[in-house]
This record gives sequence, structure tokens and C-alpha cells, in this order.
Amino acid sequence: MSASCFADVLGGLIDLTGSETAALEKLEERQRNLRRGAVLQRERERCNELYVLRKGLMMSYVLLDDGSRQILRFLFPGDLIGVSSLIYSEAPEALCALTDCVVAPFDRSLLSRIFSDHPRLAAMIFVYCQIERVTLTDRLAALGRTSAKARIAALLLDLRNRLRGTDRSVTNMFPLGLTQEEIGDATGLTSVHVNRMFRQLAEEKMISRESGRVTLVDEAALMQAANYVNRYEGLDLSWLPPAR
Amino acid sequence: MSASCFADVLGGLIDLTGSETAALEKLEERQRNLRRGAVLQRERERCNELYVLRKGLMMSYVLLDDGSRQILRFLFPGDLIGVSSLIYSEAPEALCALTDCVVAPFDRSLLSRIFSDHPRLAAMIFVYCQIERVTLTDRLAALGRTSAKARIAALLLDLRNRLRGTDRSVTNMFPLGLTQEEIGDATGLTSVHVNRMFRQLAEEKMISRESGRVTLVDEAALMQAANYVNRYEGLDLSWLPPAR
DNA sequence: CGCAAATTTGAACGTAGTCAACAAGTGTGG
DNA sequence: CCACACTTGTTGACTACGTTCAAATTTGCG
Repeated sequence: MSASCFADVLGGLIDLTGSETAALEKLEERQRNLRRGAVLQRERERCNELYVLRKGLMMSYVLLDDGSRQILRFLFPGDLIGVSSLIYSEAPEALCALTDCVVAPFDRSLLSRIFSDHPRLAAMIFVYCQIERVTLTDRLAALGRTSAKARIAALLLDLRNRLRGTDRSVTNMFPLGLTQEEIGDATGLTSVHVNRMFRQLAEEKMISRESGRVTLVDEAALMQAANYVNRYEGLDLSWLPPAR
Repeated sequence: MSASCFADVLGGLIDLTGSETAALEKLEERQRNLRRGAVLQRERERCNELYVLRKGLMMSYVLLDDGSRQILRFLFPGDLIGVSSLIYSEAPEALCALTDCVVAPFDRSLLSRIFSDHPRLAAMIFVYCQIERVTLTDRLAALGRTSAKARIAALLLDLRNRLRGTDRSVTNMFPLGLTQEEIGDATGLTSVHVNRMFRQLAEEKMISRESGRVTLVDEAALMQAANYVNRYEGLDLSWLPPAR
């Protein structure tokens, strides 16, 4: 495994200098293993640390008064997590491991050091969070204005693209790794309806399924159904400050 | 009007130094007037500028293939807008004036200067965008997991709180300033259903309406119905880097 | 193998959408 | 100042998408 998963992600966007890479490696000096199902952070709990996810799949979510859950985001290796909790005295969202995971916890003072010592790196973290923001607005639009089928299609495309981000061997067949209830909680549907939409997408020959693996059979049709945009492309970083 | 509306917002969170305030004032040196309905930025258009909203009410939104619209956020004086477009070569969202407005456009190189010269200010802009991110996740949870009535209640509470942010005289009665169609596009509902929910909230004595003004009659009941959290409170900024 | 979790399916229900008509404002130009 | 056009708000009847509840079946795991 790389010395810094997060550096790998940012390094995919710009060329990092040696001192920048060193600063990012500091974030991942410590490691912590999480069992599947482990809760790394609860809502409304105090939290002074951030994390880089190094291995495995996690999710962030909120619980509502009536007990229902909204999954905000699935988290992949290289993701910087717990950023929103940094700025509040109580965490606004929970973090939970969907598979066995490895995370690297680091103190928030390290982030503040990056702002002081590595302006370009700070700007890149800012960019990284803005990408995340835009994917959230895409999902907001999906929940507000698209059909159940479109939301499932968008989720499948996004999962595949994000998996491919850490594993280039992923093509159009991949292990889903999520229960239909989790997919429902991410898309604002019930698990029952998620199941029906899977069936429908399969009947329409857009996907196929076999033992926990999904194949995107007709990717163009899925893209159309979902009006999906890959937000990790089309960036313009020409305005970044000089590296230090 | 203040020399920098954005400095007023950040200044409400921490004490700014003289040089920090001066850097923020640079962002608002130019001004541009917008008529009601004017589109400041279109989706998929190139954009090299950011803006501070100095006066009026704006919104950001996306249009979907079928012509439907999802309003992402209502924008108030002091808001930094167009940030997400900064990082892409094509704007991911549109910006439009809901009332006559005054905005201050500034080049993205000025932002990059702040990262280089004012680390604490850069961190504060980061914090400001994270607050925005959390409010987006609140809305995501609302669209995914709450009833129409709850979404309208949450929107009313949020509007009132944000209006109060720029005008302390606002109490529990305020001019709505939005059409029911706009409220529908923000909450993922149709204008017809928004109307029915208003009626229902009024029948249940949670709100009252008279000629474009809304009164939050039973704020506690609204908060309960909405499970609303004010994300401009409860911040912890003790980790910020030193000011320069 | 046996148990618990997850998936699948059916039937009935309900929330919110659609379509349509009308009322009430709002602003404009004659 | 009024007439007209246009936007916005309001209401009813009907429709449909997605939920709920329940039960059967499959899957994965200890």
C-alpha cells in the first residue's frame, strides 16, 4: 500500500512536490483497523480527529428522529473523511465501516499546519472538498427531481466509477458490496422498491446480476436514464497558488 | 453598506486582523447590479470569476434533461458564490437573481492569493464552505427521508434564520419573497403540493400568512416537524492556524 | 447443517403528481 | 385611471409512483 492514499488521490490531479508529499504522508503515519459494521464516529459526539480511509468501504450517514437513515456518501480508499465534523463541536454525521477497513487518524492541528505551510496543498484539499460538494448537489437533484429507476442507475454508475478510481481493473462488472437496504437509504427509497428497480433495469437489459456482482450491460442507456456526470473529470486547476 | 459583506460574515465567526480584512475588501472592490430574474451564470458555461453577493436574494440551481429544476441553495448578502464553478472548466450550477441584486465579481487569482498570503483566512473560507456542505447534507436527508410538510417547515425555518443573519430585526414574521414554484423546486415538490402543505401548516396553527408575509406561529412545533438544525451555531474553530 | 440476514414477490394503501379550471394579484401601456 | 395580459395562487378530481405489510425464498455464514 502507498505511503499516503490521499496523496495518490491528489497526485492524480496535480504533480505534488516532495515537501507536499511528505506533509501528506504525515497524515497517515498512524493506522487503525475497523471491523465490518464498526462505527468510527457517531452523530452528536465530540471529535478532534480526521481520517484518511486507506482500505475498505465506508459510509457517512445521518439518522432522523423517526429512526430512518439517510446515507450521505460512500467512502473509498484515499478519501479524506470526517472533515465536516472538524468544524463543529459535535459531529453532524456518523461514519461506519461497510467492510473491514483501515483508516489513518490524524489530529486536526495537522490540517491547520498544512494551511500555514503548504498553501497549494490547502487549495487542493479545498478543491477535493468542492468536488465532494458538487457530487452532493448532483444527488440532491436526483432525490428531488428524478425517478427511482434513475437514482439507482446513477448510483450504479457512480459506484463503478469510484471503484475504478482505486482499482483500474474494474470494468463494467463489479461486486456490489451493499445491501438493497443500504442502497435504499442512499437513494431515498425503500429496500423493497430498490429490489423492484433492479429487476426492471435487468428486464430492460441495462444491467445483469449474478451472486452479488452487477454488470452494466448497456452503459449508454444507464447514463441517459440517470443523467449522470462524472465530477472527477473536467477540472480546471490552473488558478492554484504556487507550490511551496 | 459595509466595505466587505463577506468580511462581515466571517467576522461574525472570528475576529479578523487588519490585513485579513483588507484582503477581503479587495474581493469586493468592483460592483455589478443585477435585475430580478437575471442569470449571472449558466450551467456548462465557462467562468473565471467568483462573486460576493452584497445585496438581494439569489439562488443556485441545476436543470435536468426533462426540463425540471432543482434549486440547490438560496443565497443571501455576504454569501460567497460560484465557488464550485471555480474548479471546473464548465460551471456545474447556474446562478440567478430572485430580486434586484448587487454582486461583487472578483478574479479567481485573488482567491489563490489568499491561500498563499492569509492561511487563517483560507481556513475560514474552507470552514464557510463546509458549513454550506453540511446544510446541503441536511437538505439531502430532508428530500430523501422526510415528508412534504417537514420539508416546507424546514425551508421556512432556514429562510427566517438566514434572513435574520443579515437583518437582526427579522423575528418570526417575514416576507417570503419566493413563489410556490420556487419553493417546490427547492424542496423536490410541485407548486400545487407546496400550496396544500402551506394550507395544512396554517390549519394546524404552525404558521399564518397574509399578503406575501409568513408568520412562524408555533416555532417549536415547526422545529419538531422539520427536525431542523441551525448549522451556523455550534462551531468549533479552536484549531485554526495563526493569523498572518 | 442450521440460523440469521438479505432478497423477492404480492396485495393494498397513501402521499404526492398531473391536469384543469378559476381566482387573485401585479404590472404595463393606452 | 382603467383595461388587459400575465404571473401566481388556489382548489378539485383523478392518477401513479413508491410505501407498507406480510410471507416465501434464497443466500451467506458460523
